[in-house]
Amino acid sequence: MTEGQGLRERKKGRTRQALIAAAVRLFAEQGYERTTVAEIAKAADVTTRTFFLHFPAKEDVLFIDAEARVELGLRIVAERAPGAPPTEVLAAAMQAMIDDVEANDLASGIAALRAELVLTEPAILRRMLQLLYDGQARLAEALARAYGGDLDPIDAAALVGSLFGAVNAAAMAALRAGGPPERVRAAMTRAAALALRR
Amino acid sequence: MTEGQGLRERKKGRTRQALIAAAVRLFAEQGYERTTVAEIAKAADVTTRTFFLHFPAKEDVLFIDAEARVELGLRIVAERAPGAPPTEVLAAAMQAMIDDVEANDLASGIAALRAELVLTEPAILRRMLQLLYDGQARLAEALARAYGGDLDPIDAAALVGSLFGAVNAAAMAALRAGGPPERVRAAMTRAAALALRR
DNA sequence: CCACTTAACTACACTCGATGTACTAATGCA
DNA sequence: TGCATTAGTACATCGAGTGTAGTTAAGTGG
Repeated sequence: MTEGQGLRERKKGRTRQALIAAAVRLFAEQGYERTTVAEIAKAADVTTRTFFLHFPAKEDVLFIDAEARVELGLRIVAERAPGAPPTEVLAAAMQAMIDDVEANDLASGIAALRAELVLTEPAILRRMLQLLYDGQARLAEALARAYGGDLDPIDAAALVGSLFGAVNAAAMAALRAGGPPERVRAAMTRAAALALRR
Repeated sequence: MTEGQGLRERKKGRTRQALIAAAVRLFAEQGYERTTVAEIAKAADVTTRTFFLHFPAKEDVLFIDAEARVELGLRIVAERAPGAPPTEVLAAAMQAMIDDVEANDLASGIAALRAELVLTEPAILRRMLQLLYDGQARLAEALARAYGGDLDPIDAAALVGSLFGAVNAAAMAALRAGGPPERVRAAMTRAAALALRR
């Protein structure tokens, strides 16, 4: 995780981790809205400006893994297509992304906090929805490109949108219902199967 | 549209319309980001504070019809369920909402502007995604309630999420492709059919 | 016609997220 | 050793959004 690289990189990484840790702690302690970026920066012993050199917005401290997860999905699409039908490729990509949540996210304390905040803080929900949309758009484009003329780009978008929409809605409903993480995960897998007809 | 009501109501409505007109004009003329709420208010001859008495946020001037469209969907669910299977009810609700865009939205100049800004302004996209999510969550809950024990709430969420996800993704892809409004509408209808298996 | 209430709007102050810019200092590199 | 690069700082500024108290006019009951 902490690759060597140069000293500069490592220092930057430490600052980043300090910001994340401070943000997570403060969000948990006093709530998201009641925590200012200035506070987070101060707790991490940097200036407010530095926070925004690391994260485009306040909410993004909680979504540090989003990009990697999208790339995981893209990789699977690139690997499998076009040997298998699009729905199967998508099913595999989605399952990998769902499993990735468990593998990486639960280790950090971020997942639980984010699960809570996504239900209570509109700003967090909005950012999640936007990241999901961006990710699904990229995935749809990759899929359409992989299948060339055999898959209309708009149909690809509809297919991926349907899958993401189902999985996200099921996850949110399960979260709202308050079950344990496995229950949420099960709901996501079930929703994926439902969206891709199984 | 302009019901009589009292004079007070009518005045309030006029202020609202003035704000919308000013906002649409300014967004079109100089872009969304480059237009401040203060400018909009000034053009409508009210104070900035008044703007926020009418709209919760800057983006919401462009989504004045969202609530009515959700209620249209809810009404159709309430009327049809549970005589027909959920997917049919949903198909009817979605088709009604799609048609409603054409009926109401295109008349005002807002639809075209919003279609443009949703592609170029992240803030507008975020708000649209949030409104879609809120709407679909309400629809899913209504559906689950309508079918009682015959439809698991999480499955209902997945079903509605799948439909909304497909239709939205297709609409966005069609918009990005740049076709005329009918093309976008056709893409939405096709995506709905695809998500609900036809 | 006259009190009394209600509510839209104003005036003003303020918080906070986010960005631009010029500068400092330390790291990387030849 | 000298130069380029870059993380971080200091400072200024903008704009969205909110709290609050006050003003004015519309609604209401006698």
